[in-house]
Amino acid sequence: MLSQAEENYLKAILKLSQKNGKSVSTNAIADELYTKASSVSDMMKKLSEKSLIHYVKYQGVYLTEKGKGLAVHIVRKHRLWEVFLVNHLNFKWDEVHDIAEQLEHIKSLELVNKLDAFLNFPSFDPHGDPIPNEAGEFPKTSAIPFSELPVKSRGKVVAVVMDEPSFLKYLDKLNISIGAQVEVIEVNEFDDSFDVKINDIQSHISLDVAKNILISLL
Amino acid sequence: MLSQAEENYLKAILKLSQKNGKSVSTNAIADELYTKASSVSDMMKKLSEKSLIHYVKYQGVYLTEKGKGLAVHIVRKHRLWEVFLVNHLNFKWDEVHDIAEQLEHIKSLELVNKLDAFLNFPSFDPHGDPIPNEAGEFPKTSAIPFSELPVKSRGKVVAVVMDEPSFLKYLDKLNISIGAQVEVIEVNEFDDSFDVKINDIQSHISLDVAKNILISLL
DNA sequence: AATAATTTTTAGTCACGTCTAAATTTATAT
DNA sequence: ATATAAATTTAGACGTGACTAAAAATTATT
Ligand SMILES: [Mn+2]
Ligand SMILES: [Mn+2]
Ligand SMILES: [Mn+2]
Ligand SMILES: [Mn+2]
Repeated sequence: MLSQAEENYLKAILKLSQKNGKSVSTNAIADELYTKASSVSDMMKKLSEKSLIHYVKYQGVYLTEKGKGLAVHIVRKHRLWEVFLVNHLNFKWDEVHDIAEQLEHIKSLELVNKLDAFLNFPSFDPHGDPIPNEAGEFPKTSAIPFSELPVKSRGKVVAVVMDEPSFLKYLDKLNISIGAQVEVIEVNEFDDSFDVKINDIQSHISLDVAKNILISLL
Repeated sequence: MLSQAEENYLKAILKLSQKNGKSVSTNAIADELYTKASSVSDMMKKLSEKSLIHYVKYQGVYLTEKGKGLAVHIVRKHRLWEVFLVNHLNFKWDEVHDIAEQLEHIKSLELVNKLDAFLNFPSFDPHGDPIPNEAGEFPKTSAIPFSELPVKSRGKVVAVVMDEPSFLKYLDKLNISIGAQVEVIEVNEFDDSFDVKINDIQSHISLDVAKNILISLL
């Protein structure tokens, strides 16, 4: 049985290897978990000992099949709980991450699957992140950053990349939520900002914001 | 912020002081938590240091107001989650305790109160145990053990004393659930067993079982 | 290729929560 | 009142997961 610390390391390694390449560096993990490289080194030995990661000193790590399966399961729990909190307990999408960080460590396969059924087997969480099914398979998604939407093209918001509350609250202020229709009117080369339409209402967003919104083309 | 271990100790002390007298002994706590007396002694120092218990060496402990408030809050969470698991996720009443033991440690006041609202502010959990409200007040209850129900009197099951799955499953087999109508037909002095009616159907239970069922007189 | 900078690992320490064994205190029995 | 038994605490150890400082390996620069 894994400790919460071990689970958090596995999740961090999965996240980093999905974002970047296969092999994940010690420092990257330390940054992700707000800990120190030396602590990571210690933990890598333990996880390697348990056959959850492949670890060669100084060469970074990557998940074994077993480790990946466990990491995906934790992500599944995290996202299912987020759906519950938003859809049934009336939390806002910027309030659920920290609570889900705790709930994801609750150990009971029955609980996860009953929760999944209660929620009607959702494919995406409140931030548009894909939820793996019981077999660990992620729903197919094809989305591009808002910042790459061609001028005059229209799209639909399907996910956000960051889940920092401050960013999500800013999106609320801009009336940008999952499902919103968006269109690029003009790109301002001067500051790389965009004149856009959000649900047909004229607005303006920075490149930084646009990069963190994922859309599908309409 | 309390650790899970500290919370479990507080809960154990509350439980024991509710059942028996004020002051709780080191060994009683050790038994309750399946740990050793020496571990309890160590923890008593820490909890005392944090002003959560009154502790005089060799004299047992009892909760301070602060400690009691925290302990009651954990009980509140435990029982609310049990209601959720049974009423919304279709768990049986014998399956929820261990999961609630984990969920009770999730830290978020907002979560507890939103869950409470979602569940319609229940007063009792699936085992008939009273659920304290946000202010920490328990609903009033007056129940007696089934074993003390006079012959020919009728009562309604309101709670069970034990929550061991084996006991609860046995009650299922006997068709005894919260709300069931019960009546004592005859007491068998020979083995202290009871001839009873459960929802008007004749049955037979031992003293041991009868002592662990709480009823209110009709 | 040699040196410098960066990354990673190791060595040593610490707090937490547990344990066993030994010492101490309190309770019980004679 | 004294001896014995039971309960409790202390002493010393261990595993986990973190840290700092120092050493070692890798990568980048000249
Ligand atoms: Mn999240
Ligand atoms: Mn999410
Ligand atoms: Mn319970
Ligand atoms: Mn209960």
